[in-house]
Formats: sequence, C-alpha cells, structure tokens
Amino acid sequence: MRWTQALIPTLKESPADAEIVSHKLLLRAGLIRKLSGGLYTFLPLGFRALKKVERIVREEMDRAGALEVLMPALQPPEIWQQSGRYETASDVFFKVRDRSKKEWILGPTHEEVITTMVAGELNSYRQLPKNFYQIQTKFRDEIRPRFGLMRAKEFIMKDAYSFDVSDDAAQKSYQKMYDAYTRIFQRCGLKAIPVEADTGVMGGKYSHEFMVPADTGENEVVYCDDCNYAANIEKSTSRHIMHADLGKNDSALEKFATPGVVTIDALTKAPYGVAADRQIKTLVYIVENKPVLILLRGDHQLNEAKLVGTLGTATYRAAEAEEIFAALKAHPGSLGAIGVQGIPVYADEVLRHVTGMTTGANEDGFHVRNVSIDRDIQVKQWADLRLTQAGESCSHCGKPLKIRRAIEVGHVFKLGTKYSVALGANFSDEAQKSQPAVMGCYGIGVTRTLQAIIEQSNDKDGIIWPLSVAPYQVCMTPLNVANDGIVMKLAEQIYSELTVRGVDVILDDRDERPGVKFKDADLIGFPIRLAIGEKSLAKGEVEIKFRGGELTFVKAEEAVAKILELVKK
RNA sequence: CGGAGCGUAGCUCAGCCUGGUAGAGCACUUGCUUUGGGAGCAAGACGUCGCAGGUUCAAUUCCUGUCGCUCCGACCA
Repeated sequence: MRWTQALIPTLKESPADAEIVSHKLLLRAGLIRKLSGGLYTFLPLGFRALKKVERIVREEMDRAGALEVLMPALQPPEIWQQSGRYETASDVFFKVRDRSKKEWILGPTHEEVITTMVAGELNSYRQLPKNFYQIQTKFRDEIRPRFGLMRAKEFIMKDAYSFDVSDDAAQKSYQKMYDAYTRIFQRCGLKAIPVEADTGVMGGKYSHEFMVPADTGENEVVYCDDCNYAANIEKSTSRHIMHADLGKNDSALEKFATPGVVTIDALTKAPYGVAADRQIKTLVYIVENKPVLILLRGDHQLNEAKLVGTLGTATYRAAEAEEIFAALKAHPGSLGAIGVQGIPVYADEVLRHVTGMTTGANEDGFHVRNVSIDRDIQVKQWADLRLTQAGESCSHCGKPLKIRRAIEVGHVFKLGTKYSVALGANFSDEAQKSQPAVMGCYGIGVTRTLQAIIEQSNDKDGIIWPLSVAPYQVCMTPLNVANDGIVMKLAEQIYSELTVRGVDVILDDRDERPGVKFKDADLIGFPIRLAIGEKSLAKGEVEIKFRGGELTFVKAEEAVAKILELVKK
C-alpha cells in the first residue's frame, strides 16, 4: 500500500472525548472514528488490525476442532422466552419491530439460536461432541458504553458453543477451548491470564475469564504470587479465621448510648473506641419483595455477586430508608440482628462463632456490646459474602493476596444442560435413552482484544504493535520522494520486491518532512521501519528499526532479505 | 437511572461572568523558502456558536426546556 492512496488520518492532539491511552491512540493513529456513543467505524488501518486478530482467532478455533457457522443477528423473542432469559436479559436487548409490529431482538449472544439449531440437527451420541463458533457483531444496550471499543453498544465477538454427551466429555471440550484461548492471546502478543470467574446471568457452574492486567481495566482480579491462585474479585475467597484469633468473651449483652453515631468509622473513635473488625455491620436488602438482613464484619464490604449466588436469585436491591425503618424500627447506623423475628439473616463466614462484638441495637442512638453471635443472633444461613481485600490470606496457601485491575478479553463457561433442556437439544445415547446435551460456551471480545493490545503495548510516541496484528508489518520511509531521485528509485524497487514476496508493507510516499513521517510511523506503531535517506545511502546503506528498538544499518542490496528474515520471526 | 462536567471552524480550545463586530493554534488551499524527528513567511478558504423557546432595541453571552457527548456507580466480551 502506498500511503498517499490510503486514508490514514492521524491526529496530533487527542480528541477530547477519549480518556484512556488505548482509546486516544485508536483515534490519533487513525484506526477508528466515532459515529455516536459506543458506535465506531473502523478505518482502513484499524480494520486491517482487526482482521488479523480475527484470523488468529479463526485459525486457533479451527485447530481446536470447532466448526465455523454464521447465525442471524436478528432473533425471535420466542426462543428467549423458552430459555427463560427473556426477562432476566431484557435490559441488554436492542429490540426492533417489523412492519407488522412484531418484536425482534438484535442478538446480544447466541446460546438460544445455536441450541435451537442443534436441537434440530443433532440426534445421536455418535454425532457428539460438536463445537460451533462464529465471529459476528453483537448488540448490547449497555448501561454505559465507554472507553471506545472497550464497552460498546455494538461489538465483534467470537462466540463458540460446545455440545457433549456427558459432564466428563464437556470438561474435555472446555479444556480445549481454554487451551485455544491461551494460544490466541499469546499469538496476539497479549499477556492474558486465566482467572476463576463468576457465572453471572449466563447461568452455568464453572468458568474462567482471560484477563489482561491494566490499570484502566473494569475488573478486579485477586491473585496470589505464591500458589498462582487467581480469581475475579466477584468470585474470589480468602481464609476466614476470625474467631480463633480473638479469644472468647462470655460477658452479658450491654446496651449503650451512641448519640449521633451512624457509621462504623464513628464508632471506632473516642469515647467508644470499637475497632471496625469488632463490629457487626447489618445491611437490609429487599429480596423478591421481602426484607433480608445481611451481616458482615464492620471493615468488610458486601460482594453482590456472592449474594446472588447465596440467595439463588438476582431479584434484589438495597432497602430504602422507610423499608428499613418498617422492618427494624430504627434507621441505618443503629441496625442490628439481635432478637429479630421473621426476617431471614444471612451472615458472612468470618463471623462464625465470634464473641465480644458490637452491633446496632435497633434503636436510634444505641448500640449493643458483648455480642456472641451463636448465643445472640439467629442466623438462617452462613455464606461467603464479603468482598476480598488485598492482604487477606490466600485460601489455598495462606500467603497475602494481591488485587489488581484487568480487562476481560475472553470468558469460558461450563453451562451444563440449562439451555439444552429448555430448548430441546437432546440426543439418543447408546441405550436409546434421550439425554440433554451438556453445553459449554466460550466468548472472545475481538474488538476489545484489539484495544487491549494497544492498552498493553504503547509508549509516549504511540502504539507498539506486535508483528502478528500490526496493520502493516513494515513501514518504508523514503526521506525524499522526488521521482527521479536515487532514494525513491531504491524505495520503489525494495517496495515492489517485498510486495511480490507477500510482505505486509506500506510505503510512505508522502511529500512530507522526515519528522512528520517518523512521528506518524511511531504513532501508528508499525513494528519494522525501513528508512531510506541520502545520508546512509551515501554509504550504500539503509536503516532498519524496530518500533522502540535500536537503529541498525543494512547494505541496500541486503535489505529485502533482512526484512524477510525479520518478518518470519 | 443517580451524581459531576462539557457542547463555539475538520481537531484542541479561548470568548460568555459584565449582552452589541465570531477568535487563536493545528489541519486545509496557493505561492516562495526549507528538508534526518510534527518547518518558516505571505495570502486564502472554512461557523445554522448543539437544538427549541423566553427575556431584550439587540443573545454565542442571561433564563427555561431539550438533545448529544464524557467521567463516577449498577451491566458485561
């Protein structure tokens, strides 16, 4: 490609609506342009990089034995009603109506479609296992699209769905995808780490997310350097050894006045001096229209993902002030679970057997000390409910846990039979018995992966593309483009030789000053730059430079061979 | 949806408080000079000041509404 024939609108300044470095660079390097919030056009250079990521994904999926298909983006709502997700997933739907006012859904994901297809086409255990995938645009009415391609209303996803005869077989399919994902991200030049994950609205029981560490990521990953434990904070656990540390306190309950004290923090101060980890925090939630109490240690936070798992429903919300008063006859800040009747109490594991705690008295302006939870509070269910905090002990090896932010680029799930049962994806086993297929589903955010690569690989001058996904691998920079000049003659000759040999090369034939060309090449981040200028050419040499690396000089006649060698690596 | 901020030239922004002539830099066009890390000079072109209503002799500026965008929270590849 000749630069003058391409469209590469680089920007010197960052557009005002880009916040994070990868978004700024996508715009500045002329890879994408915004149409509207969460909707982007891929310009020629951005589209080339995207296609390269897609190609890697496709090659690895094929290699793992998955079969590529293409499903409709437009879906009938009936299959969502059948799977039971029409209500639970409706917040993310973009809905459209046809001329007869019938409603359709722009697909946010395709479990329902693929399972419907499989229900019709796969009948025997002899046909399993099967894994189908597609690379396609998904539509999600995100609450808040942001950071360019990171969270968009419309994005390209690779989604795959496996069908197996048994849990054991499904586990093998899962492992294949897990391994394929590891290779995909490696080939994209990404450091992506698999972490244990919550299954969320997708349903299912077992899952890993592939996370790219980045301060701008929207997820938090809890990890242990010593034993390699890593999990999404929503899923993560830590050791809970509270009661053993504290000794026993059998003293009788004692109510005391705490006028104006409505926060954990205020109670830690004089004259009360109750450490946060000796307080019991009482939260009131409305779960399926009924109040529920949740008890946590004072210095802990509720992990709502775990709450959903414990309650077995996602229909919950924090209670309003009036609802709290109606239930407990006190306001937030003075709440407690002692003697509470008729309201189920869920308590965090950390509080098991604790004594000598302080909690609200359900009377504004009063707290109660010497609380022994086993003696004084009727707990309906103990569960791991708290958000893991950095420094807590790893539940596997006991070493301190760390937390860091990350971008989720892939997610693999074991789904079980939820969808196959609901949508009739059954097969006959050897005994001619009808069985639901055991499913797995596997997603990669292709457009997000592209941006994650940039987020992870850049410097002050711009993007640093890995060779595998760069829009062009080689950028030729002749410093004088006069047609009859020695520089351009050589450039044309090398360019045509490289092109003939299939090298992915762009020739910067613009009549610009060298500084402009170098700045643009660095900004876009072509991995290899071949500069041809009179200075070096006087010594019969051209210049090869890796993005971010050292300048090296090569004899002009060896340039093609050298580039071919570098590109092959 | 709750909270915060911003809409003026293709881009980055000033002007608005204190109403009266639409501005800078970059980009663009032409010419000359320059030519190894975002050149200089000169000339030029480019605006429904987001939209609607109100106040006023007069609104980019004040008021109301509305739409859009960005950030923080819930959602997720």
